Formats: sequence, C-alpha cells, structure tokens
Amino acid sequence: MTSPSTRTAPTPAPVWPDPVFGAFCTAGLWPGLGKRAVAELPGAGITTPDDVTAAKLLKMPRVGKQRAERLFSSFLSAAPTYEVVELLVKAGLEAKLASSAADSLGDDAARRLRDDPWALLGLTNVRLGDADRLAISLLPGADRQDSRRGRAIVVMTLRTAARDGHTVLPADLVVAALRAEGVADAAAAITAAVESADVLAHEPPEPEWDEDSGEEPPEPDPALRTLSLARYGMAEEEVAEGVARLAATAERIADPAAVRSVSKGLDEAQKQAVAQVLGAGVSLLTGGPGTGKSRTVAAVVRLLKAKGTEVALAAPTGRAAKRLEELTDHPAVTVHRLLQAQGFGGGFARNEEWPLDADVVVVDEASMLDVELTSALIEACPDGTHLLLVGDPAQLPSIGPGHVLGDLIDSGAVPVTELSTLYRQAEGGAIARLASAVRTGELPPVDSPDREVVVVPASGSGEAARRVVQLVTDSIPRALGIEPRNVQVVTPVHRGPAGTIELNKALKEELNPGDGTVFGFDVGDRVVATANHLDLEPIGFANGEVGVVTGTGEGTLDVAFASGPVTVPGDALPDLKHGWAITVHRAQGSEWPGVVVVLPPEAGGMLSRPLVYTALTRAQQHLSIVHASGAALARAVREVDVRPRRTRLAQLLRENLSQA
DNA sequence: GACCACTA
Repeated sequence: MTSPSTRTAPTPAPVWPDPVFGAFCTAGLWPGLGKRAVAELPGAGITTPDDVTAAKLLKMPRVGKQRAERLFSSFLSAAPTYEVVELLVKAGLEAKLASSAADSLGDDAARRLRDDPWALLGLTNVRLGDADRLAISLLPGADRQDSRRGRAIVVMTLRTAARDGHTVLPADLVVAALRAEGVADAAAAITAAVESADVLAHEPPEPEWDEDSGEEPPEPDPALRTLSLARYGMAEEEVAEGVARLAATAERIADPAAVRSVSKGLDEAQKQAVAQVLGAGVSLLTGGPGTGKSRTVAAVVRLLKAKGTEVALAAPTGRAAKRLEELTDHPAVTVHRLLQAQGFGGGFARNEEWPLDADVVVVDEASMLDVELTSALIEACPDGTHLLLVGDPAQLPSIGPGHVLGDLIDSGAVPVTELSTLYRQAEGGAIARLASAVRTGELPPVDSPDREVVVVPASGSGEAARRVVQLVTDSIPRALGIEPRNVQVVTPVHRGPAGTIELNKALKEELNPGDGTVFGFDVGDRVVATANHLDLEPIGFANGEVGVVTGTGEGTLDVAFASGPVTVPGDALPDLKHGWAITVHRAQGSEWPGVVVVLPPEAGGMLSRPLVYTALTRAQQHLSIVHASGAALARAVREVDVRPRRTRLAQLLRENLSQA
C-alpha cells in the first residue's frame, strides 16, 4: 500500500524546446517510458532526440544500467513512429495518431503519408479535415480536386457504410458523398478507387431483351450500379461460390432409416431438418427461441457419431459455443477457434490449403455470422463437406458487415427448414403471443391478465430507472414470486440514467450493498463476462456469461457461472462487469425466468425490430417492459429494420442458381 | 452516433 505522504509531488509539465520530441514523449509513444518518467527527462538533460543516449538516461531517477539500455533501444525502435509524429506536429495534428499510423501503414508510414496524405483516412477516428490539413502541410498547392483525395473519400464512404453493416453502396450515394466534399469529378474519383484495387464496381445486371423485337437493347439502369470495399465484395463472391461448390459436391451421408432411428421425440419439421443435413451440401435450420433447434442439432450429432462421421460444432460467440456443447454433449468451439485464427486480422490457419477434416460442420447462432467469417469458414470446408447453419434471422444481425443468414434464406439457393412450433414457453402465453407478433412487425396492445407480460410506462429515463429497481426488488418477487436472482434487466445502452452502468449501481445499492473489496466487487454481486477466458480453471468462462461472486481471495474472485465455478485471477478481472443489467446485444442467446426490458427515450434511434424481438424473447415466465421511448417503439417494430443492410449476396446466389 | 464478436 502506498500512503499519500510517500507519493512524490507531480513534476511540473516541462516546456519542450523541440516540439516534435516533446509531442512524441508526452503522447506516450516511447515504449516503456511512463508519464512520470517523461516529465523527468529534461532533468537528465534530455530535451531533443540527439540527447537520447544510454548514459544520459542513466541519470534519471529509478533508472539503472539495464533499464537505461532498454529505454535507449526502445527509442531507436520507435523511429518509424517518430517520423510520423514529425509530419503530424507540423500539420498541427495530434501526435497520438502516430502509433496507429505506424501500426496500420508499417515501418515506412511516414514515406507513405508523404506520397499520399489521405492514406491517414485508413486509420480509425481520423476525419477528412485532418487528412486535408496534413495534405496542405506536406504538399504545397494541394487542392480538393487531388485524385488521391477523391479516391480516399470513396473508400471512407464505403467504410462508414460497412460500419452500419452494408457490404455495398449504390454508386449514386458515393457520388453524393464526393460532391458534398467538393469533389468536382466524382466519376474520376471512383475510377481511381477501383484502379487502386481497394474498391470493386458492380455493374447492374443486363435487362431482359428480346433480340427479335427489332428494338435497341436497353441500357442497364445505371442507378443500380453498386460499389463495395474489395474485401467485402470479394467475401460475398467467395461465399456464393463456396455454397455452390459444397452443394454440387455433397454426397448423401445416411439413408432415411438412419434418420428414423434418431428421430424419436422429434416433430416432422425437425425430422426433415435432420434428413436435409444428410443430403444437402449447405442447409439451414431456422426458427425462434424454444422451437427445438438445439434438440434437432443434438439428434444430428447423435446420428453422425453413431455412424462414425466426423462432426465439428461451432458458434460465433464463446457462450453460444459453450451452450451448444452442453446441449449436444459434443465439443463445440468458436468459429474463430475452429479455423485457428492467427490473432488480430492475422487470417486463419485452417483454409483452402489446410482445410477442416470434418464431414459435417454445424454452426449455431448463425445470424451472428458476418460475411468475412463466413467466407473463411466456407473456404476451409473441402469439397463434400456438409455445412449446417442454425439460427434465428429475426434476432440481431452480425456485428461485422453482411446479412449472411438472411441472404441465404432470401436467395432460395439452399434448403431451409423453418421450425415454428413453440415448445418452451406456454403455447398461447402472453410472451409467446407478443414475440410472434413482433416477429411479423406488429405491436398489439398487451393483454395479459395473469401478468405474464406487464408494460410499465415511464415518462423519461430517470423514472424508467426507478421503475426497473422497483420491479426487480419489489413488485416481481412480491406479486409473481420470482426472486431477484432469477430476474435479468436488459437495456439497449450502456450510458444514461437507464443504461447498464447507472442501473447496475442502483441495483447493487438495493440488492447487495458493499464497497467493492476486490476490483469493485463483493460476495453476492452478479457479474457478466465481457471477454472469453475459456482456459481458466476448471472450465473457464465465455463472453456474455452471467454469474455470482461466491468468494474473494488475494486479488481474485470466485464466481459461480451457470456453466460452473471459476476462480478469476487479477488479470482477468477487467473482463468482468456488474451483471444485474446487461445490454440486449449481450443478452442474445441467454434466457431467464424473469426479464425486465427497459426502453429509454435516448435509445429511440437504435431501436429496431430485431433488437426489440431479441430483448423480449429472453423471458421465460415473466416479462416487464418499462417503456419510455414513445412512438419510436411501434415504428421500430413496424419497419423491418430502421436501416436494412445493403448486400449483394442474395443476388449472387440467385445468379449461380440460374446458371447451374 | 450507438451497439456489438472474435483473436494474441
């Protein structure tokens, strides 16, 4: 423990004679040199890059010979970053950008920025204005019509669209974006972008034309021309090709008699799904929560295991993989692990060259698959592999761009079994009725005299938050007999009075007050994992899992997760948060006896049908909806999605189908 | 302008 009296007074911030060196140091870009040490550099006579020697570093407080040498060599190795800082400081931009520039542009980042200052837009959090300033500083006479600038705006526009899930954008929208930034020759900018190979242009399909009509062939409608970032455009093409390839090379795995042998207890649709996997190269199994998707998968796994067929199970998230493993009693991993991801953007070890060796690959929660991961998965499936995607297209779409599951369904290119009979919730119960109405875009008034569903109106997010606490701690246990530990609060947002942060504070105050002895947690706190730690003893935990703190140690926590107990060491503690209230996104894939959904007014803009549907289908016995978002709720449910994703996959799949 | 996964 450090007592306040032994702490050194903060050294006043030095004024640097060399602004580039000063900016480099104070932005924390010198690896291994902390804030406090930076302030001590001038005291050791180090104020310019030429002053940096092991001998001078040795004069600093708490720096021994070994550390001095290490700091000296880390300074030398940061030379590429230093060069970028030089460019940024002269342009009046933040030095902090230099580290991400060196990361994403490589060791010759400075040279690349001198060649094309707008390459700066390749980093996150850089605005066009910043890149323009760098250009003016580096290229005397640079102007808004520079072709490199136009090219960068095209890429930037497509990248922004990708953040909203789109893989393609109509060329007209890109032209409008170029015009808005003062680019006179939009067509030239698009051509430059396409020539740089970062961007693909997709010509509209040729219109139907009767050759004998004697008329001129009609021009394709140029308004249908689209553009994509090459990585997403190509990924969609790879998925479409891969689906066609697997469909063409599949051989039947088992005969109908074998299906009958494992089908005990399955309904007709579920049996059909089992038969479908055995026959088709790529097949889909869809349906809402409680329709028996997992039971069906378990039957498929039983059948294949009995036949000695190699089956691989995977899911896009750690928690979904864990659940799949429990339900099927067969190992399941994340799709990333299945493909042996090589780290951040490092590609996958399992690919076309070293494909998977399973005969059947099953991916659960397939609505979470984005187009790049899907293309990597399909590439790693050799000819003859059967791929089964299981998911609910009505739930939240993938985080990354693409609309893979929905496009596969819409294309009609692969067989789909849709399960619609509800087994879990009481059939005809208020939760089930509301869920199926929302699934089809309706929001009927709630009619639930038995209080299975209760709507609690609130006038603002502050009142909404108070209602939530009251429901969890008082009304729901008292009136319905569901204890607080079986109730989960679900909200769209982290911030604001009705976001996870404030709600958790208020709920902790009521349910388990304490001062947070270990990393802000006390015994009895509910926690949620925000990252995977699947290797911890004895069984690890997955991102999104909810548990309860059962004990504390020396900087460690014992947590009882639904899947089992885990001792969480200090370095994993930042990946735990309080879990009485969690976001809808995080709640996806889990269910609780009682659920309180909060819809605060500030979430109005992000409400969509999939979000509302996902939120309310988390409830098994009781659902309270604290409603403060006014007309935005009905609008969100009515419109399919506030912003439907623009993709090309369904069209590509249909084209392959018509050519076959 | 908000949310969210995976990986070392």
